Amino acid sequence: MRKGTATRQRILDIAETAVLAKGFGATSIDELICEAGITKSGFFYHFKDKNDLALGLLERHEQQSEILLSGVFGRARELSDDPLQVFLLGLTLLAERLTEMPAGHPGCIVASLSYQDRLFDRNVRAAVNSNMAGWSSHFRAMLGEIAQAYPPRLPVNLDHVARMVCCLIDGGIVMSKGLGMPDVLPEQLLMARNHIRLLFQPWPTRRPGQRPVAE
Amino acid sequence: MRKGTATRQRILDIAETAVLAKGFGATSIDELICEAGITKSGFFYHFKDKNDLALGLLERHEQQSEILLSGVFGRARELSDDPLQVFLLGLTLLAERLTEMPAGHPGCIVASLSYQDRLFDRNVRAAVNSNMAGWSSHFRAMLGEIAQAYPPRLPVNLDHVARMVCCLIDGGIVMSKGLGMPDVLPEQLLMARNHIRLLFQPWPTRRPGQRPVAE
DNA sequence: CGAAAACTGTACCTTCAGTACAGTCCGGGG
DNA sequence: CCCCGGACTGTACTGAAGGTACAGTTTTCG
Repeated sequence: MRKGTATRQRILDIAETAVLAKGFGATSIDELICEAGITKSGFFYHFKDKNDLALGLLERHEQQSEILLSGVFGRARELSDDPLQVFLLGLTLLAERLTEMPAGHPGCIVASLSYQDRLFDRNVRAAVNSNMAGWSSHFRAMLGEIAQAYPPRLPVNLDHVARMVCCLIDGGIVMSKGLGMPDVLPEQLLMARNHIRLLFQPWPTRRPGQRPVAE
Repeated sequence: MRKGTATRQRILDIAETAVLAKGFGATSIDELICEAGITKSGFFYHFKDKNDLALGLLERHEQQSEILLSGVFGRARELSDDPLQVFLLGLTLLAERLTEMPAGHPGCIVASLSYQDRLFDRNVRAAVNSNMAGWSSHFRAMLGEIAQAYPPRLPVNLDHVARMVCCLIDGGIVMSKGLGMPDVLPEQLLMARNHIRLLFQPWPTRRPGQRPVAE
């Protein structure tokens, strides 16, 4: 019982590393069992097929990202009481955390699976969906608080804004990979931060003659 | 000579449809040659391997997206002289055009390839890179014009803003697929539009006694 | 007409996911 | 102490997919 879950975790660890390094499709089961020191039968004892492995990774990722998000935003809440400041701070902290993680932050797992053939498997699709929905509802909740205190400058649907933050993260991951520029992800997190500022933060009252901020 | 390129085009047509419907990995060469009515040898006469097919799709896509972008922004330029209005209008038109295209607008091809194993092939990577760079430099050029006329409200790097629009498109594609909500893409295009408005558009001058939007 | 381009046909190789199923090892409860 | 079930191993195999090699055939165009 104990030993079984330990092996399963080891397979997931190895798979995660490999998937982040090379993508899901390029990660072969043979390779994983070789590194884990088990046999093919052993692998299929734990996972009924490769989709099941993807599911395992996705579940793990969901937990990890929950920890990550509540970590940064929890810390932000310690540092400020103002919901807007908390969100802005949280995004900055998140950008930092995502930069620290070498080539592969957890979000990559979802991104790596989210546009693949595997998505046609119902369960994988559901798991990806649940991951994305988790992130955006996390943001959505905070945006609700902010909008209470600071009426948005434009009439917006907060669900769309929440998804926007997610899109910038996913898009940032895709573009970081595609352009070979790892900095794009944190950069886009800060763009999300900018958007929130522009949307909610009141302008400092300008003294007459003072120009708005230019580049 | 003529016939050769015609066959090549037919293979690309079939491949494009299949890839948009099922993803690149799930599209088999056998399937393509069957539908094209050619043999395997015939296929490999035109494409040295599957990466080469991806390259072909990417090249085509680059042309198509060039046409799409200059189409919508050209039309927008006909409708307004103001660079900001042109951009806002262009984004709206783009959102409409992308909604029209059923499940598979051209961007999907890049998205479908951009986070796959194939990306580890140098040429494919270069092509994906060039596609993304094309889109963002297109946006970047227009943002330059806008910033001339309207000083941005926050100090921003216009390259980052250009990439932000791209990220919202890519992220929108990924989330549309992942959440099974096709509307997310156009929705996020409009969020990009919002961002540009917030960043550049001057607020309507307030009459005395009128409150600023903030609480 | 002739040469190159555009294929066809056949045979074969490798990798990979997945199946089937019998046998083994091992720790804990009765 | 033994047996039961969870956690595997071993062996053998299948089918799909990407790809190679290469000789032969048809088509097209200058």
